[in-house]
Amino acid sequence: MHDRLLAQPGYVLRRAANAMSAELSRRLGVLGLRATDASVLILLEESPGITASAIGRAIDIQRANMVPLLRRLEDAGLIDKTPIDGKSQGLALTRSGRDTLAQAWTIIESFERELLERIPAEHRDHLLPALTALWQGEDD
Amino acid sequence: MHDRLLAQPGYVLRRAANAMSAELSRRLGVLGLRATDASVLILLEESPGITASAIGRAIDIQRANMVPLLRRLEDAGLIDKTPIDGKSQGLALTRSGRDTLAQAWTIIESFERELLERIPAEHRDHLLPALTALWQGEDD
DNA sequence: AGCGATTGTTGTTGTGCATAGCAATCACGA
DNA sequence: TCGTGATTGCTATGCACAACAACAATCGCT
Repeated sequence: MHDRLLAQPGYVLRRAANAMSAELSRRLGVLGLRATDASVLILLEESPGITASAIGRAIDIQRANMVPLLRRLEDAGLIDKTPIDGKSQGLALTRSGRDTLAQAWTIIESFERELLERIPAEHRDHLLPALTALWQGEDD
Repeated sequence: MHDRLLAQPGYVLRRAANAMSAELSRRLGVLGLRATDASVLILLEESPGITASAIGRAIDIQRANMVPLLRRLEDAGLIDKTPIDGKSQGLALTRSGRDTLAQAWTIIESFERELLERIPAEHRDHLLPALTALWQGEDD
């Protein structure tokens, strides 16, 4: 019906990413998490005590946009802030945050597994390297 | 730094798609077009006289969201509407619309070419089939 | 001590997409 | 022929995500 579009990797990339994001959001929704929330929690697990700005730098979220995100996580009792000095504050998972993240990991892992299973075996292992090259190869 | 995230195809898919979308939008911006506009114009070239609802159905844009999109295209003189019956209207490219689309194609094709060039040769041909399987294999 | 950079924050804007509701119209079976 | 259900175009509204500008407080370095 719209063959020209379906032949464009860029178009299909956008569509696939939208579909996957929507599905992941739906699944994480049962934990009260958004996809971005989960990314932040994951980062926080890897680097406890990291600062808000540093998280933003790591996963390319503007400093300003971290504020409402972190406030939600803090209000939900998943993270807490500890002053490092007069202006920086270290972030870390609370116990409840660790529990929620563990549940999130279960969801994410089965999601990723199903995602890969949908891809024919001969293409499967090429997806991650191809996408990584695409994204990281950005020249701006 | 955040290895867990970078190892998730779903995460990298989202990031790659965002980066690509931003770049394409930037390039199409010089024509005053958004990425979605271009998709609609392409569809309109393939199926002149198609109706707004049918376009929405073809590329999964809600009927409601077609309205401002089409109004912009019409205000820009790229498309025109012809009543089919009392409630439906056929859409078609104007001459100016065809010209703009031709320019858009030039941009899109070089964009897609550069996109593929960024991917190592051994992975390149697997991207489109993998993404298509991912997206079309949706079970909801 | 002073100055540039950094941090957290507020506020605003734009884009993409979803949903609900509505009036007009169409299509098809009774 | 009628009328009921589906379709069409449209308004309005909301949510998620992200960009930008501006700001006060603080830090780090010379």
